[in-house]
Amino acid sequence: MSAAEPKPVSMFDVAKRAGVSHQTVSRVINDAPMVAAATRAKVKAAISELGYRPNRSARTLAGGAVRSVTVFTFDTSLYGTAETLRGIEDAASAAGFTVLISVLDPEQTYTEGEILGRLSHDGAPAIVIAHDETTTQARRILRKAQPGAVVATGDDKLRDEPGAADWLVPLDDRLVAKRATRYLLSMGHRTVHYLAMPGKARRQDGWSEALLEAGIEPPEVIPSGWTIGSAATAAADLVADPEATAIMCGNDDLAFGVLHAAHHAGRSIPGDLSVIGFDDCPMAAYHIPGLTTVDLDFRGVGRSAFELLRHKLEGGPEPRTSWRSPELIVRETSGPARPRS
Amino acid sequence: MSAAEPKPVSMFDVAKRAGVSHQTVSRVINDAPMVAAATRAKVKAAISELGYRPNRSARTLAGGAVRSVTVFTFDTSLYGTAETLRGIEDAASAAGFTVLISVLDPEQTYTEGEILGRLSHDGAPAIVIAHDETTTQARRILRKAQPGAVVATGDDKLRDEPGAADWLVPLDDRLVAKRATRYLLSMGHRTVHYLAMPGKARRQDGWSEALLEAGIEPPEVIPSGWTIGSAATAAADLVADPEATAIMCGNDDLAFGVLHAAHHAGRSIPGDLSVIGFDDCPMAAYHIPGLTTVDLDFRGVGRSAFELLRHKLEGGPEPRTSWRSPELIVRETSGPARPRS
DNA sequence: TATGATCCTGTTAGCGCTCACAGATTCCGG
DNA sequence: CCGGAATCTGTGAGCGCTAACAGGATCATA
Repeated sequence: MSAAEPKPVSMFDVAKRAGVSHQTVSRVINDAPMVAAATRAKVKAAISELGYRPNRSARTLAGGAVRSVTVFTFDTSLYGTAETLRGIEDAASAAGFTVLISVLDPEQTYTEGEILGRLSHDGAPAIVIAHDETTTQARRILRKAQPGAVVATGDDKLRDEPGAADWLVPLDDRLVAKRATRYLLSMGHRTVHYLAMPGKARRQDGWSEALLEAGIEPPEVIPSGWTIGSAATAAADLVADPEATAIMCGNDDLAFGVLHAAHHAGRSIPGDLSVIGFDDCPMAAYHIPGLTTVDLDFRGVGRSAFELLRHKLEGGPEPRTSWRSPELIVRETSGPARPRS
Repeated sequence: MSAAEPKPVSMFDVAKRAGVSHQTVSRVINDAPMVAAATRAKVKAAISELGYRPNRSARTLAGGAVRSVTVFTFDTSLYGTAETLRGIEDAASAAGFTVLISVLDPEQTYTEGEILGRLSHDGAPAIVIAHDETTTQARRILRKAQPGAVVATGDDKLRDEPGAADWLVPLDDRLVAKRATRYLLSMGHRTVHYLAMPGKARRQDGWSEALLEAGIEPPEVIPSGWTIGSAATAAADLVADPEATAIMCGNDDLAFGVLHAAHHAGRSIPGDLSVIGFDDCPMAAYHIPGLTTVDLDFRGVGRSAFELLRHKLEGGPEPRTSWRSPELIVRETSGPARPRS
């Protein structure tokens, strides 16, 4: 049915065609100096005539500069991780890097061998998007095994580890969580509840700090899963309680779940209840009512993570951090507390 | 500052330790037959004592069975593509495959070399998630270059190409689009408008067929971008028109945009206007009002695409298609047309 | 013209693995 | 007790590339 696959053209084919040695071809495709302009042109011509494309496996095997990153994450379809991945991909492909992805199951515990075995080879560069236990652990394993080739992003508490600045691109949302909580307090709410995603996020710290500073004992955190549905379930009791007038949620999806639950409990937004999310996903602005939330530049963080990794790999000037800092965006799900009767 | 990187352990180290030849080690890690049980045990012990992990680059270079897939897509953060990618990843990592991803910019046109150059090597297996022009073209290039190692998924019209069954995992939504349109018609709507994503989707065919069969000339399609915002803008005029009572949207995000626009135009849902989406993303059920939409099993399609690819690569029994067929889920954004005054 | 420095190019080895094959050992029926 | 299969194991070559070095030109300087 199908013709025999034609043997792919190698560096030697190009070399023969251009009348040079294979090493010269190598120099040309790696933009090495010490090649005469005329030779370079000849080789380039041969390359395009033959449609030659270098073999990445051979390149890595031969120990050339590494041109791939493995991204570890626990879910590619959540807004935050998807955007971060996107940012990494943007920066990586612009730099000619290949992106591999490795999804870790949050339900599972991985051994060191299982994590390292997911790399294309020992010492291969990696970026960990760490938002939960499993990915955080993966980060620990990877950093221990090959500190020079791993960076991480995310919102786990372990950023307090010594030297974290060397390898962490943090989404500094603690401060803005604090600001958001203060904002709610300033609207007359007597306290602010927090609906948390699995894992410990710094934003939770910001929330409790703000309350404490206002002399308020933080109420018990409401634990939720990652899905809208789990948030709706988790918040069911809370939204039914007329005493609760302000809820901050770990991310926008959870906020949507809470809003849904509140709607079914017959509470009006923001009259009876103020709700705040995190992420500013595209839906937030188009939800009715518009969701008050925190703009988080995941894509920028992803890009920066890649730049930092590249810096560790290739040296060069320290890349400057370049993502928007988190900011509270007030829309229509938050407002003044109803005066107490 | 850092100690010298220890040289990674190779197959030869394991061989020496186990007192066998490197080839025997190779047999063990590849689960080849013709190895005595005792030898196998000895080698396995050596492997775990030394923490040996095979080098993927070396394996592919040496021409062993391929253990990686490159996924081409145009956006990793859209619900449909993210879920498909997730499905591919699930199946791939279960089968011990590495997933590489390559994001194509929809604004850009790629040459054959640019597409093929993104593969790890000539002939490397690939899956294309083709929902737009750019990815569809990438699919054409890849299929031409290496028909034995490329499958595609998605909703482009080119599924009508001869022999498509061999390499396409289709999301058969034409029929359900037709059913959805008929459903709206049966609710008394005089016609149904269609808000389209970029690229030509089969669901649009289903829509026009249903109208034609009912003796209705399909109204002009409203073109939209991929974002919620673009849909809101695109639909602004339409929702303001009291004659328009039913709109079908290319996906849920677009539907949310339309709903937002309708809200601002002061039209009540579903009293004045019925809106239907596609995808049944998690938000659809929690939107207020609940979005009538079509359940599309992207994850299942992704899994199947991988299985089909693997079948092409390794032979074996034809994998059976195993994803939920699309189904209309009626929620609260659709209902009977208001009786004409 | 000798003498080095500077530029360019080729040769060789080897990355870690799999393939194809060749040898060694065991087991069986005749 | 032998021939031949069946089972196991080792040897050699080579995948396509890069690193390290060894040359051969060419040029300015003495």
